[in-house]
Amino acid sequence: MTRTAKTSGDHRDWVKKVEDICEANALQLTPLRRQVLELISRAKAPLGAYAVIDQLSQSRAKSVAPPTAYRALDFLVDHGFVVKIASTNAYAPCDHLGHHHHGMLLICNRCGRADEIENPKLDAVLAETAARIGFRPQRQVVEIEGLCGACGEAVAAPQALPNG
Amino acid sequence: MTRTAKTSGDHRDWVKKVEDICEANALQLTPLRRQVLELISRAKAPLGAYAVIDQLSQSRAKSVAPPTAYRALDFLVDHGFVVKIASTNAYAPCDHLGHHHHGMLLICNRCGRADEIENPKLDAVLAETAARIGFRPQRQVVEIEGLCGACGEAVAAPQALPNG
DNA sequence: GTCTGGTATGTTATAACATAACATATTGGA
DNA sequence: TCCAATATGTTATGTTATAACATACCAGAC
Ligand SMILES: [Zn+2]
Ligand SMILES: [Zn+2]
Ligand SMILES: [Zn+2]
Ligand SMILES: [Zn+2]
Repeated sequence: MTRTAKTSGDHRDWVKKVEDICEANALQLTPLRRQVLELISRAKAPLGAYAVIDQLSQSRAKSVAPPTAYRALDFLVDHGFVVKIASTNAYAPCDHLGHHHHGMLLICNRCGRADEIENPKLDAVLAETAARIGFRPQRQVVEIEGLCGACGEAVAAPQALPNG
Repeated sequence: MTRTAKTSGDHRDWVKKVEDICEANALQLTPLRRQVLELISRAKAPLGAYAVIDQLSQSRAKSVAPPTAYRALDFLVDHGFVVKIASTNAYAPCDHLGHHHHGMLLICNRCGRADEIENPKLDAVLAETAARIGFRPQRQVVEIEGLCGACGEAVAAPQALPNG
């Protein structure tokens, strides 16, 4: 299991790994792209594009236009460092760098966190189903919305909330 | 296998089935909702909300505001007659009326058609994976983009296109 | 050195998708 | 008839994303 929200150490490791992959493949991880990467990595939950824009604007004390953020996000998504969640139009760090595909996303409706899990069986079932009707898959989106473990317990045991 | 674009006969059968379900469950399939249902059913490919709005506006010779269409779409989606495709923000008829869930969607990037296929194995794999980390699923989105059979062949055999 | 072509970013404007809030109409039962 | 619920109309705005063009930057050719 992997988490979208990383500890400080995980965060640094993850960014470092992206840097290494970029270096190895001659990809330009520019300051802007790196800053967006960091924002997404540090966030507790997937970030919307306009949250990224707001944070960039704050950090520059000057408003940044949408294309600036979208282009950086596109770069990160195109190279598999970040995954765009179609259900929520938000961006999360990919927890399986270098695999050149994405696993299934489990998205909590209560706290917003997203976990990415790989499951070879899932890929096999999808491939088999597509093959059945002669369909050639290019990109897959598998997203499950629901309650994460912690939120599931919290909802089942509401007495845990303070009275006042 | 089922198709999003239906023949005239399929189309009528499908609308009739929705009517029957509404009658059996005391759901109000009003003229507006029925019109939107028909638009989606007749379309060759999933329709965006604004395509629906445009067609409603044309048919009334008067511009229809977004909430009118969105409310009808919400009704149809809430009751499982229509599925909203998260990847493309488009609406397609559900090919498995009455099942109270949706199967996986195979969306062609070339011609736009979408096929919905049910696969119990897929549901089992998703449930198992979620259970592994204590996640409680509420809604699932499984969408595969790629090339449908016909488009796959067309791309592989471009000489089929006329010369001039 | 400077020219040039490619890549990245900045800037302006607008397109595309979706909902909040409130008004009106319709319907079916008390 | 009156009421309450449901559905639709209307106005305004919020949210997400891209088109089109200008500028900056950098590496290699000449
Ligand atoms: Zn991933
Ligand atoms: Zn949660
Ligand atoms: Zn369905
Ligand atoms: Zn096709």
